[in-house]
Amino acid sequence: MPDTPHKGIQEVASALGVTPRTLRFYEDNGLISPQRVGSTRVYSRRDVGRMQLILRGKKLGFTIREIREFLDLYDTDPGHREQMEHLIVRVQERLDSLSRQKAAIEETIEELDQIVHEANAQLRQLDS
Amino acid sequence: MPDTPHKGIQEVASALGVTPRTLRFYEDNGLISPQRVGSTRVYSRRDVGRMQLILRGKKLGFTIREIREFLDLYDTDPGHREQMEHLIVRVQERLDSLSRQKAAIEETIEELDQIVHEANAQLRQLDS
DNA sequence: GATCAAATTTCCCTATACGTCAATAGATTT
DNA sequence: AAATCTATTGACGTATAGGGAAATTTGATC
Repeated sequence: MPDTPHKGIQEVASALGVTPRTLRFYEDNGLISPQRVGSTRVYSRRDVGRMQLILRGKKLGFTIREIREFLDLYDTDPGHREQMEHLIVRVQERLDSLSRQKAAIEETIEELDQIVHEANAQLRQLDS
Repeated sequence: MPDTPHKGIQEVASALGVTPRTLRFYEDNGLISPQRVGSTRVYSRRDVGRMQLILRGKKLGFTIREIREFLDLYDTDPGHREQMEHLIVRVQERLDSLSRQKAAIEETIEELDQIVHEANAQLRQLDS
């Protein structure tokens, strides 16, 4: 009858490449809520899937707070219309932010290149 | 005789666009050391110039610790040969780090674009 | 000498995503 | 039963660059 293979915190953690501490941390922050057997956490397949979504969001640079917003909407929004709209807004914001970051990095790279050239010129002058 | 116009902390701060708090903070961290008249800080032209270097370093993304390294070498290295070599190394490191960041951002942007498209597709499907 | 404004010092606070103990409880092994 | 292993909870620590506020001292002015 145990159709869905429930797992312990260690298994889930190493399967996802995180530490148990991280799973507890996300639970404290309301991102997941595995069952308990006594006080021990037991994770279902859905819990693991949810964690994968969370980790994807993290990789894309969303904060835990933002990820929780997505998940909350996902849970309370049948059809997921509102969720999708919210998602699009947030993703656009993030895209804008990243574009600005990228531009700033490009500027900085140019300046640093300049500095390297100047410093090398200095050195050659000391050599002569 | 007061050829170099010494300035108070307020003047220097607003001239540089920082707060007095920041100047005291940098002093606590050994980046500058203005004279004192009694207990009051008095900044020379050299102090202000040093601050401008510091702010440039910050703008280029160096940490306060790194900036202090540069300045320490600058102060103890007549001819500035060693300083230049150290500078080049650090600047190269920073350039590498920024290149990696840029690549990561570009990847992330692509993924997010994907997500926007998919989410929009979802919405159109809900409309039909 | 009293007062007022400016400056200094000292200490705690902020955000973020966990890491690192320490104490405790339950379950298992010897 | 004692020892060992795993898990939980709670509290505190980490890095970064200052912000904010309180208490005290100083300097200048009247």
